[in-house]
Amino acid sequence: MSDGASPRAARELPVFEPGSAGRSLPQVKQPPVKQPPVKERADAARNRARVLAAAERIFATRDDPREVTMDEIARAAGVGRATLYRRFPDPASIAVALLDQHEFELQEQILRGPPPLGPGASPGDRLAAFYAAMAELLERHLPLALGAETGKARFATGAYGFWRAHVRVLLAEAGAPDPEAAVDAALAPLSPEVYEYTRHTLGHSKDRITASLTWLARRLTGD
Amino acid sequence: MSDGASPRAARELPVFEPGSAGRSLPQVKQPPVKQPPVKERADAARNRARVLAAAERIFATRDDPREVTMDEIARAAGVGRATLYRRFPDPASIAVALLDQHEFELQEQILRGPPPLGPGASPGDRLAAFYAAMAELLERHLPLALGAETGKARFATGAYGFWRAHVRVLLAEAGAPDPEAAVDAALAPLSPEVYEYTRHTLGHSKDRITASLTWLARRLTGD
DNA sequence: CCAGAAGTGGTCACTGTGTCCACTTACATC
DNA sequence: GATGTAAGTGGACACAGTGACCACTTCTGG
Repeated sequence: MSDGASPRAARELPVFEPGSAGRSLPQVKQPPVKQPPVKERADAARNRARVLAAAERIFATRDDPREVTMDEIARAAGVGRATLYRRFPDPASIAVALLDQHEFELQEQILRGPPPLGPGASPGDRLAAFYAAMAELLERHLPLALGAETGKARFATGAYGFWRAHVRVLLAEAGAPDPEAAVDAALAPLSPEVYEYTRHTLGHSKDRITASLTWLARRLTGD
Repeated sequence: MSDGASPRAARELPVFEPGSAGRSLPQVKQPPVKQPPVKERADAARNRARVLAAAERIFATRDDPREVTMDEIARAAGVGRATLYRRFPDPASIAVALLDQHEFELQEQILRGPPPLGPGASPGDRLAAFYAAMAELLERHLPLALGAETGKARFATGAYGFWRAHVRVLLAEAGAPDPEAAVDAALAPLSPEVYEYTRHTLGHSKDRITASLTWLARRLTGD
Protein backbone atom coordinates (compact mmCIF):
# COMPACT_ATOMS: atom_id res chain seq x y z
CA MET A 1 0.00 0.00 0.00
CA SER A 2 3.04 2.28 -0.22
CA ASP A 3 3.46 2.64 -3.95
CA GLY A 4 4.44 6.23 -4.41
CA ALA A 5 3.88 6.06 -8.16
CA SER A 6 0.64 6.70 -10.07
CA PRO A 7 -1.16 9.33 -8.06
CA ARG A 8 -4.87 8.63 -8.05
CA ALA A 9 -5.95 12.19 -8.56
CA ALA A 10 -8.18 12.51 -11.59
CA ARG A 11 -10.50 9.54 -11.66
CA GLU A 12 -13.93 9.15 -13.11
CA LEU A 13 -14.92 5.99 -11.29
CA PRO A 14 -15.30 5.67 -7.55
CA VAL A 15 -12.46 3.37 -6.62
CA PHE A 16 -12.82 1.51 -3.40
CA GLU A 17 -9.51 1.32 -1.62
CA PRO A 18 -8.95 -1.91 0.26
CA GLY A 19 -7.74 -1.60 3.79
CA SER A 20 -10.10 1.19 4.57
CA ALA A 21 -12.68 -1.40 5.47
CA GLY A 22 -11.93 -2.36 9.05
CA ARG A 23 -10.33 0.88 9.99
CA SER A 24 -13.09 3.27 10.87
CA LEU A 25 -11.59 2.93 14.23
CA PRO A 26 -13.72 3.46 17.29
CA GLN A 27 -17.30 2.36 16.83
CA VAL A 28 -18.70 5.35 18.61
CA LYS A 29 -22.42 5.97 18.34
CA GLN A 30 -21.98 9.47 16.96
CA PRO A 31 -18.58 10.19 15.43
CA PRO A 32 -17.53 13.27 17.36
CA VAL A 33 -15.90 16.26 15.76
CA LYS A 34 -12.50 14.93 16.69
CA GLN A 35 -10.92 13.07 13.78
CA PRO A 36 -9.95 9.49 14.60
CA PRO A 37 -6.18 9.20 14.82
CA VAL A 38 -4.60 8.51 11.48
CA LYS A 39 -2.01 6.17 12.89
CA GLU A 40 -2.79 2.67 14.05
CA ARG A 41 -0.95 1.18 16.93
CA ALA A 42 1.43 -1.63 16.04
CA ASP A 43 -0.27 -4.26 18.16
CA ALA A 44 -3.64 -3.30 16.76
CA ALA A 45 -2.33 -3.78 13.25
CA ARG A 46 -0.91 -7.15 14.18
CA ASN A 47 -4.24 -8.22 15.61
CA ARG A 48 -6.11 -7.00 12.59
CA ALA A 49 -3.87 -9.10 10.38
CA ARG A 50 -4.48 -12.10 12.62
CA VAL A 51 -8.20 -11.60 12.48
CA LEU A 52 -8.25 -11.34 8.71
CA ALA A 53 -6.04 -14.38 8.28
CA ALA A 54 -8.15 -16.45 10.64
CA ALA A 55 -11.36 -15.28 9.02
CA GLU A 56 -10.12 -16.11 5.54
CA ARG A 57 -9.32 -19.61 6.71
CA ILE A 58 -12.68 -20.05 8.38
CA PHE A 59 -14.75 -18.69 5.53
CA ALA A 60 -12.96 -20.98 3.09
CA THR A 61 -13.42 -24.02 5.30
CA ARG A 62 -17.01 -23.67 6.37
CA ASP A 63 -19.81 -25.45 4.60
CA ASP A 64 -22.06 -22.43 4.71
CA PRO A 65 -20.08 -19.20 4.96
CA ARG A 66 -23.22 -17.44 6.08
CA GLU A 67 -23.04 -19.26 9.38
CA VAL A 68 -19.63 -18.00 10.41
CA THR A 69 -19.87 -16.34 13.79
CA MET A 70 -18.00 -13.51 15.47
CA ASP A 71 -17.23 -15.73 18.41
CA GLU A 72 -15.67 -18.32 16.13
CA ILE A 73 -13.45 -15.84 14.35
CA ALA A 74 -12.33 -14.28 17.61
CA ARG A 75 -11.36 -17.65 19.05
CA ALA A 76 -9.55 -18.73 15.89
CA ALA A 77 -7.64 -15.46 15.81
CA GLY A 78 -6.69 -15.75 19.47
CA VAL A 79 -8.36 -12.45 20.19
CA GLY A 80 -11.07 -11.31 22.54
CA ARG A 81 -14.49 -10.69 21.13
CA ALA A 82 -14.51 -7.05 22.11
CA THR A 83 -11.34 -6.57 20.09
CA LEU A 84 -13.12 -7.94 17.08
CA TYR A 85 -16.21 -5.80 17.59
CA ARG A 86 -14.01 -2.74 17.78
CA ARG A 87 -13.40 -2.89 14.06
CA PHE A 88 -16.06 -5.09 12.54
CA PRO A 89 -19.74 -4.98 13.39
CA ASP A 90 -20.45 -8.47 12.04
CA PRO A 91 -18.89 -11.38 10.12
CA ALA A 92 -20.15 -10.00 6.83
CA SER A 93 -18.06 -6.88 7.18
CA ILE A 94 -14.97 -9.03 7.64
CA ALA A 95 -15.76 -10.93 4.48
CA VAL A 96 -16.20 -7.61 2.71
CA ALA A 97 -12.80 -6.45 3.88
CA LEU A 98 -11.18 -9.63 2.61
CA LEU A 99 -13.04 -9.51 -0.66
CA ASP A 100 -12.03 -5.94 -1.30
CA GLN A 101 -8.42 -6.94 -1.33
CA HIS A 102 -9.06 -9.31 -4.18
CA GLU A 103 -11.39 -7.00 -6.03
CA PHE A 104 -8.97 -4.12 -6.02
CA GLU A 105 -6.68 -5.77 -8.54
CA LEU A 106 -9.56 -6.23 -10.94
CA GLN A 107 -10.47 -2.58 -10.56
CA GLU A 108 -6.97 -1.63 -11.58
CA GLN A 109 -7.13 -3.80 -14.67
CA ILE A 110 -10.41 -2.25 -15.69
CA LEU A 111 -9.11 1.26 -15.20
CA ARG A 112 -5.65 0.94 -16.68
CA GLY A 113 -5.13 -2.58 -17.94
CA PRO A 114 -5.00 -3.75 -21.56
CA PRO A 115 -8.17 -4.40 -23.57
CA PRO A 116 -10.61 -6.02 -23.60
CA LEU A 117 -10.85 -5.62 -19.82
CA GLY A 118 -9.25 -2.20 -19.86
CA PRO A 119 -10.15 0.77 -22.04
CA GLY A 120 -9.98 0.55 -25.81
CA ALA A 121 -12.23 -2.36 -26.73
CA SER A 122 -15.87 -2.21 -27.76
CA PRO A 123 -18.54 -2.09 -25.03
CA GLY A 124 -19.60 -5.64 -25.88
CA ASP A 125 -16.07 -6.98 -25.58
CA ARG A 126 -15.43 -5.07 -22.40
CA LEU A 127 -18.65 -6.25 -20.80
CA ALA A 128 -17.93 -9.84 -21.77
CA ALA A 129 -14.43 -9.56 -20.37
CA PHE A 130 -15.79 -8.05 -17.18
CA TYR A 131 -18.31 -10.86 -16.78
CA ALA A 132 -15.60 -13.44 -17.30
CA ALA A 133 -13.33 -11.79 -14.77
CA MET A 134 -16.12 -11.62 -12.22
CA ALA A 135 -16.95 -15.28 -12.77
CA GLU A 136 -13.31 -16.08 -12.16
CA LEU A 137 -13.39 -14.02 -8.99
CA LEU A 138 -16.53 -15.77 -7.78
CA GLU A 139 -15.06 -19.14 -8.63
CA ARG A 140 -12.08 -18.42 -6.44
CA HIS A 141 -13.68 -16.53 -3.60
CA LEU A 142 -17.25 -17.70 -3.52
CA PRO A 143 -17.30 -18.33 0.24
CA LEU A 144 -16.20 -14.78 0.91
CA ALA A 145 -18.69 -13.39 -1.56
CA LEU A 146 -21.49 -15.36 0.05
CA GLY A 147 -20.39 -14.36 3.52
CA ALA A 148 -20.33 -10.72 2.48
CA GLU A 149 -24.00 -10.82 1.54
CA THR A 150 -25.14 -11.77 5.01
CA GLY A 151 -25.05 -8.54 6.99
CA LYS A 152 -27.50 -5.72 7.04
CA ALA A 153 -25.66 -3.63 4.48
CA ARG A 154 -26.31 -5.47 1.22
CA PHE A 155 -24.87 -4.25 -2.04
CA ALA A 156 -22.30 -2.58 0.14
CA THR A 157 -19.55 -4.89 -1.03
CA GLY A 158 -17.36 -1.86 -1.17
CA ALA A 159 -16.61 -2.38 -4.80
CA TYR A 160 -20.21 -2.63 -5.94
CA GLY A 161 -20.36 1.07 -6.68
CA PHE A 162 -17.35 0.65 -8.91
CA TRP A 163 -18.77 -2.26 -10.91
CA ARG A 164 -22.00 -0.36 -11.19
CA ALA A 165 -20.37 2.77 -12.58
CA HIS A 166 -18.26 0.75 -15.00
CA VAL A 167 -21.13 -1.27 -16.43
CA ARG A 168 -23.38 1.75 -16.58
CA VAL A 169 -20.89 3.50 -18.82
CA LEU A 170 -20.63 0.44 -21.04
CA LEU A 171 -24.40 0.17 -21.36
CA ALA A 172 -24.64 3.86 -22.15
CA GLU A 173 -22.01 3.53 -24.86
CA ALA A 174 -23.96 0.62 -26.28
CA GLY A 175 -27.04 2.80 -26.57
CA ALA A 176 -29.21 1.48 -23.78
CA PRO A 177 -32.12 3.87 -23.26
CA ASP A 178 -31.84 4.02 -19.47
CA PRO A 179 -28.43 2.75 -18.38
CA GLU A 180 -28.95 3.90 -14.81
CA ALA A 181 -31.88 1.53 -14.45
CA ALA A 182 -30.53 -1.24 -16.63
CA VAL A 183 -27.22 -1.56 -14.85
CA ASP A 184 -28.57 -3.39 -11.82
CA ALA A 185 -30.30 -5.92 -14.04
CA ALA A 186 -27.01 -6.39 -15.86
CA LEU A 187 -25.17 -6.98 -12.59
CA ALA A 188 -27.76 -9.27 -11.01
CA PRO A 189 -26.48 -12.45 -12.67
CA LEU A 190 -23.18 -11.90 -10.88
CA SER A 191 -24.79 -12.22 -7.49
CA PRO A 192 -22.94 -14.82 -5.40
CA GLU A 193 -26.18 -16.66 -4.69
CA VAL A 194 -26.93 -17.06 -8.36
CA TYR A 195 -23.41 -18.25 -9.05
CA GLU A 196 -23.56 -20.73 -6.22
CA TYR A 197 -26.87 -22.05 -7.44
CA THR A 198 -25.84 -22.61 -11.03
CA ARG A 199 -22.35 -23.77 -10.13
CA HIS A 200 -23.02 -26.15 -7.29
CA THR A 201 -26.72 -26.88 -7.03
CA LEU A 202 -27.13 -27.32 -10.78
CA GLY A 203 -23.53 -28.38 -11.27
CA HIS A 204 -22.72 -26.28 -14.31
CA SER A 205 -19.05 -25.78 -15.09
CA LYS A 206 -17.36 -22.43 -14.76
CA ASP A 207 -16.80 -22.35 -18.50
CA ARG A 208 -20.44 -22.95 -19.22
CA ILE A 209 -21.47 -20.14 -16.93
CA THR A 210 -18.90 -17.84 -18.47
CA ALA A 211 -20.09 -18.71 -21.96
CA SER A 212 -23.61 -17.86 -20.97
CA LEU A 213 -22.52 -14.56 -19.49
CA THR A 214 -20.64 -13.79 -22.69
CA TRP A 215 -23.82 -14.42 -24.65
CA LEU A 216 -25.64 -12.11 -22.25
CA ALA A 217 -23.02 -9.39 -22.71
CA ARG A 218 -23.42 -9.55 -26.49
CA ARG A 219 -27.18 -9.33 -26.22
CA LEU A 220 -27.10 -6.43 -23.81
CA THR A 221 -24.76 -4.38 -25.92
CA GLY A 222 -26.32 -5.36 -29.25
CA ASP A 223 -23.13 -7.12 -30.27
CA MET B 1 -58.56 -26.62 -3.08
CA SER B 2 -61.68 -28.53 -4.05
CA ASP B 3 -62.28 -27.36 -7.59
CA GLY B 4 -63.39 -30.45 -9.37
CA ALA B 5 -63.03 -28.87 -12.77
CA SER B 6 -59.94 -28.67 -14.97
CA PRO B 7 -57.93 -31.77 -14.08
CA ARG B 8 -54.25 -30.97 -13.97
CA ALA B 9 -53.17 -34.15 -15.66
CA ALA B 10 -51.07 -33.38 -18.71
CA ARG B 11 -48.77 -30.51 -17.85
CA GLU B 12 -45.40 -29.62 -19.21
CA LEU B 13 -44.35 -27.24 -16.48
CA PRO B 14 -43.82 -28.16 -12.85
CA VAL B 15 -46.64 -26.36 -11.14
CA PHE B 16 -46.22 -25.63 -7.51
CA GLU B 17 -49.46 -26.08 -5.67
CA PRO B 18 -50.00 -23.68 -2.83
CA GLY B 19 -51.08 -25.15 0.42
CA SER B 20 -48.66 -27.99 0.14
CA ALA B 21 -46.09 -25.80 1.83
CA GLY B 22 -46.81 -26.10 5.51
CA ARG B 23 -48.31 -29.50 5.26
CA SER B 24 -45.48 -31.96 5.15
CA LEU B 25 -46.92 -32.76 8.45
CA PRO B 26 -44.73 -34.17 11.16
CA GLN B 27 -41.18 -32.89 11.11
CA VAL B 28 -39.72 -36.29 11.79
CA LYS B 29 -36.02 -36.79 11.35
CA GLN B 30 -36.49 -39.56 8.83
CA PRO B 31 -39.90 -39.75 7.20
CA PRO B 32 -40.90 -43.32 7.98
CA VAL B 33 -42.50 -45.61 5.46
CA LYS B 34 -45.91 -44.75 6.78
CA GLN B 35 -47.51 -42.03 4.73
CA PRO B 36 -48.48 -38.92 6.71
CA PRO B 37 -52.25 -38.82 7.03
CA VAL B 38 -53.87 -37.06 4.12
CA LYS B 39 -56.50 -35.41 6.23
CA GLU B 40 -55.80 -32.52 8.55
CA ARG B 41 -57.64 -32.15 11.77
CA ALA B 42 -60.07 -29.26 11.95
CA ASP B 43 -58.37 -27.46 14.83
CA ALA B 44 -55.01 -27.83 13.15
CA ALA B 45 -56.35 -26.21 10.02
CA ARG B 46 -57.77 -23.37 12.05
CA ASN B 47 -54.43 -22.80 13.72
CA ARG B 48 -52.59 -22.91 10.44
CA ALA B 49 -54.87 -20.22 9.09
CA ARG B 50 -54.24 -18.14 12.19
CA VAL B 51 -50.51 -18.53 11.82
CA LEU B 52 -50.53 -17.52 8.18
CA ALA B 53 -52.73 -14.52 8.83
CA ALA B 54 -50.57 -13.34 11.71
CA ALA B 55 -47.40 -13.91 9.72
CA GLU B 56 -48.71 -11.96 6.73
CA ARG B 57 -49.48 -9.06 9.03
CA ILE B 58 -46.08 -9.19 10.69
CA PHE B 59 -44.07 -9.52 7.51
CA ALA B 60 -45.87 -6.56 6.00
CA THR B 61 -45.35 -4.41 9.07
CA ARG B 62 -41.76 -5.09 9.89
CA ASP B 63 -38.97 -2.82 8.75
CA ASP B 64 -36.75 -5.70 7.80
CA PRO B 65 -38.74 -8.85 7.03
CA ARG B 66 -35.59 -10.87 7.44
CA GLU B 67 -35.69 -10.25 11.14
CA VAL B 68 -39.08 -11.78 11.78
CA THR B 69 -38.79 -14.48 14.40
CA MET B 70 -40.65 -17.70 15.11
CA ASP B 71 -41.36 -16.55 18.62
CA GLU B 72 -42.95 -13.36 17.36
CA ILE B 73 -45.22 -15.13 14.91
CA ALA B 74 -46.29 -17.68 17.49
CA ARG B 75 -47.20 -14.97 19.97
CA ALA B 76 -49.08 -12.93 17.39
CA ALA B 77 -51.01 -15.97 16.26
CA GLY B 78 -51.87 -16.92 19.83
CA VAL B 79 -50.22 -20.27 19.39
CA GLY B 80 -47.46 -22.11 21.18
CA ARG B 81 -44.05 -22.21 19.59
CA ALA B 82 -44.06 -25.98 19.31
CA THR B 83 -47.24 -25.78 17.29
CA LEU B 84 -45.51 -23.48 14.89
CA TYR B 85 -42.43 -25.66 14.60
CA ARG B 86 -44.63 -28.63 13.82
CA ARG B 87 -45.30 -27.28 10.36
CA PHE B 88 -42.68 -24.67 9.60
CA PRO B 89 -38.97 -25.05 10.28
CA ASP B 90 -38.28 -21.31 10.17
CA PRO B 91 -39.87 -17.93 9.35
CA ALA B 92 -38.66 -18.14 5.76
CA SER B 93 -40.77 -21.21 5.10
CA ILE B 94 -43.84 -19.35 6.31
CA ALA B 95 -43.10 -16.51 3.94
CA VAL B 96 -42.71 -19.05 1.16
CA ALA B 97 -46.10 -20.55 1.96
CA LEU B 98 -47.73 -17.14 1.85
CA LEU B 99 -45.95 -16.15 -1.32
CA ASP B 100 -46.98 -19.32 -3.08
CA GLN B 101 -50.60 -18.40 -2.68
CA HIS B 102 -50.00 -15.20 -4.60
CA GLU B 103 -47.74 -16.76 -7.16
CA PHE B 104 -50.16 -19.49 -8.01
CA GLU B 105 -52.52 -17.14 -9.77
CA LEU B 106 -49.72 -15.89 -11.98
CA GLN B 107 -48.81 -19.45 -12.84
CA GLU B 108 -52.35 -20.04 -14.01
CA GLN B 109 -52.27 -16.97 -16.21
CA ILE B 110 -49.02 -18.08 -17.79
CA LEU B 111 -50.33 -21.55 -18.46
CA ARG B 112 -53.81 -20.79 -19.64
CA GLY B 113 -54.36 -17.05 -19.66
CA PRO B 114 -54.59 -14.76 -22.66
CA PRO B 115 -51.47 -13.46 -24.43
CA PRO B 116 -49.03 -11.89 -23.99
CA LEU B 117 -48.68 -13.52 -20.58
CA GLY B 118 -50.29 -16.76 -21.68
CA PRO B 119 -49.48 -18.82 -24.77
CA GLY B 120 -49.77 -17.36 -28.22
CA ALA B 121 -47.52 -14.29 -28.20
CA SER B 122 -43.91 -14.08 -29.35
CA PRO B 123 -41.17 -15.07 -26.89
CA GLY B 124 -40.12 -11.45 -26.55
CA ASP B 125 -43.62 -10.29 -25.72
CA ARG B 126 -44.20 -13.15 -23.32
CA LEU B 127 -40.92 -12.57 -21.53
CA ALA B 128 -41.64 -8.86 -21.25
CA ALA B 129 -45.10 -9.59 -19.90
CA PHE B 130 -43.66 -12.07 -17.43
CA TYR B 131 -41.11 -9.54 -16.21
CA ALA B 132 -43.83 -6.95 -15.78
CA ALA B 133 -46.04 -9.35 -13.85
CA MET B 134 -43.18 -10.34 -11.58
CA ALA B 135 -42.33 -6.70 -10.93
CA GLU B 136 -45.95 -6.16 -9.98
CA LEU B 137 -45.79 -9.16 -7.67
CA LEU B 138 -42.61 -7.87 -6.06
CA GLU B 139 -44.08 -4.43 -5.69
CA ARG B 140 -47.00 -5.83 -3.76
CA HIS B 141 -45.34 -8.56 -1.78
CA LEU B 142 -41.76 -7.45 -1.42
CA PRO B 143 -41.61 -8.11 2.33
CA LEU B 144 -42.71 -11.69 1.82
CA ALA B 145 -40.29 -12.17 -1.03
CA LEU B 146 -37.44 -10.84 1.07
CA GLY B 147 -38.46 -12.94 4.04
CA ALA B 148 -38.56 -16.03 1.87
CA GLU B 149 -34.90 -15.59 0.94
CA THR B 150 -33.67 -15.84 4.49
CA GLY B 151 -33.72 -19.53 5.28
CA LYS B 152 -31.27 -22.21 4.34
CA ALA B 153 -33.20 -23.31 1.28
CA ARG B 154 -32.60 -20.52 -1.21
CA PHE B 155 -34.13 -20.60 -4.65
CA ALA B 156 -36.69 -22.88 -3.07
CA THR B 157 -39.46 -20.33 -3.37
CA GLY B 158 -41.64 -23.18 -4.43
CA ALA B 159 -42.50 -21.52 -7.67
CA TYR B 160 -38.91 -20.86 -8.76
CA GLY B 161 -38.83 -24.11 -10.68
CA PHE B 162 -41.89 -23.01 -12.56
CA TRP B 163 -40.51 -19.61 -13.52
CA ARG B 164 -37.32 -21.28 -14.51
CA ALA B 165 -38.99 -23.77 -16.82
CA HIS B 166 -41.15 -21.08 -18.37
CA VAL B 167 -38.33 -18.69 -19.12
CA ARG B 168 -36.10 -21.47 -20.33
CA VAL B 169 -38.65 -22.40 -22.94
CA LEU B 170 -38.97 -18.78 -24.02
CA LEU B 171 -35.22 -18.39 -24.34
CA ALA B 172 -35.01 -21.61 -26.32
CA GLU B 173 -37.72 -20.42 -28.69
CA ALA B 174 -35.80 -17.19 -29.11
CA GLY B 175 -32.76 -19.13 -30.18
CA ALA B 176 -30.49 -18.80 -27.19
CA PRO B 177 -27.55 -21.19 -27.60
CA ASP B 178 -27.73 -22.61 -24.05
CA PRO B 179 -31.11 -21.80 -22.51
CA GLU B 180 -30.50 -24.06 -19.53
CA ALA B 181 -27.53 -21.93 -18.51
CA ALA B 182 -28.95 -18.59 -19.61
CA VAL B 183 -32.21 -18.90 -17.73
CA ASP B 184 -30.75 -18.16 -14.29
CA ALA B 185 -29.07 -15.04 -15.60
CA ALA B 186 -32.41 -14.00 -17.05
CA LEU B 187 -34.15 -14.54 -13.73
CA ALA B 188 -31.50 -12.91 -11.57
CA PRO B 189 -32.82 -9.35 -12.05
CA LEU B 190 -36.07 -10.47 -10.44
CA SER B 191 -34.34 -11.28 -7.17
CA PRO B 192 -36.13 -9.53 -4.30
CA GLU B 193 -32.87 -8.03 -3.11
CA VAL B 194 -32.23 -6.43 -6.47
CA TYR B 195 -35.75 -5.09 -6.62
CA GLU B 196 -35.51 -3.69 -3.12
CA TYR B 197 -32.22 -2.02 -3.94
CA THR B 198 -33.35 -0.30 -7.12
CA ARG B 199 -36.80 0.47 -5.79
CA HIS B 200 -36.04 1.79 -2.33
CA THR B 201 -32.33 2.40 -1.96
CA LEU B 202 -32.03 4.05 -5.36
CA GLY B 203 -35.64 5.20 -5.37
CA HIS B 204 -36.54 4.23 -8.91
CA SER B 205 -40.23 4.00 -9.70
CA LYS B 206 -41.94 0.72 -10.46
CA ASP B 207 -42.60 1.87 -13.99
CA ARG B 208 -38.98 2.71 -14.56
CA ILE B 209 -37.89 -0.71 -13.37
CA THR B 210 -40.53 -2.38 -15.51
CA ALA B 211 -39.43 -0.41 -18.53
CA SER B 212 -35.88 -1.53 -17.98
CA LEU B 213 -36.97 -5.13 -17.66
CA THR B 214 -38.93 -4.80 -20.88
CA TRP B 215 -35.81 -3.55 -22.59
CA LEU B 216 -33.94 -6.52 -21.15
CA ALA B 217 -36.59 -8.94 -22.43
CA ARG B 218 -36.30 -7.52 -25.95
CA ARG B 219 -32.54 -7.80 -25.86
CA LEU B 220 -32.56 -11.35 -24.54
CA THR B 221 -34.96 -12.58 -27.16
CA GLY B 222 -33.50 -10.54 -30.01
CA ASP B 223 -36.68 -8.52 -30.28
C1' DC C 1 -69.06 -43.51 23.35
C1' DC C 2 -64.29 -44.06 23.70
C1' DA C 3 -59.43 -45.44 22.59
C1' DG C 4 -55.72 -43.74 20.60
C1' DA C 5 -53.66 -40.74 17.49
C1' DA C 6 -52.91 -35.95 16.42
C1' DG C 7 -52.25 -31.63 18.18
C1' DT C 8 -50.79 -28.21 21.79
C1' DG C 9 -48.16 -25.07 24.82
C1' DG C 10 -45.03 -24.31 28.68
C1' DT C 11 -40.26 -25.21 29.85
C1' DC C 12 -35.32 -26.17 29.37
C1' DA C 13 -30.58 -26.06 27.93
C1' DC C 14 -27.87 -23.92 24.62
C1' DT C 15 -25.68 -20.63 21.31
C1' DG C 16 -24.55 -16.22 19.70
C1' DT C 17 -24.99 -11.30 20.45
C1' DG C 18 -23.59 -6.76 21.77
C1' DT C 19 -22.05 -3.91 25.53
C1' DC C 20 -19.45 -2.78 29.56
C1' DC C 21 -15.47 -2.11 32.37
C1' DA C 22 -11.25 -2.90 34.71
C1' DC C 23 -6.76 -3.98 33.21
C1' DT C 24 -2.65 -3.75 29.95
C1' DT C 25 0.28 -1.96 26.43
C1' DA C 26 2.37 1.11 23.03
C1' DC C 27 4.09 5.41 22.02
C1' DA C 28 4.79 10.59 22.36
C1' DT C 29 6.94 13.60 25.25
C1' DC C 30 10.09 15.08 28.21
C1' DG D 1 15.29 5.94 29.55
C1' DA D 2 11.22 7.10 32.48
C1' DT D 3 6.44 8.08 32.37
C1' DG D 4 1.51 9.75 31.57
C1' DT D 5 -2.19 8.79 28.88
C1' DA D 6 -5.15 7.25 25.55
C1' DA D 7 -5.77 3.31 22.57
C1' DG D 8 -6.32 -1.36 22.85
C1' DT D 9 -7.73 -5.73 25.07
C1' DG D 10 -10.32 -9.71 26.97
C1' DG D 11 -13.43 -11.69 30.22
C1' DA D 12 -18.09 -11.16 32.08
C1' DC D 13 -22.92 -10.16 31.80
C1' DA D 14 -27.68 -9.78 30.41
C1' DC D 15 -30.52 -10.85 26.72
C1' DA D 16 -32.92 -12.89 22.73
C1' DG D 17 -33.98 -16.66 19.81
C1' DT D 18 -33.61 -21.54 18.98
C1' DG D 19 -35.08 -26.23 18.68
C1' DA D 20 -36.44 -30.19 21.23
C1' DC D 21 -39.02 -32.46 24.98
C1' DC D 22 -43.02 -33.99 27.34
C1' DA D 23 -47.16 -33.99 29.96
C1' DC D 24 -51.64 -32.63 28.83
C1' DT D 25 -55.79 -31.79 25.75
C1' DT D 26 -58.73 -32.37 21.82
C1' DC D 27 -60.42 -34.42 17.81
C1' DT D 28 -62.25 -38.26 15.13
C1' DG D 29 -62.99 -43.07 13.23
C1' DG D 30 -65.00 -47.23 14.47
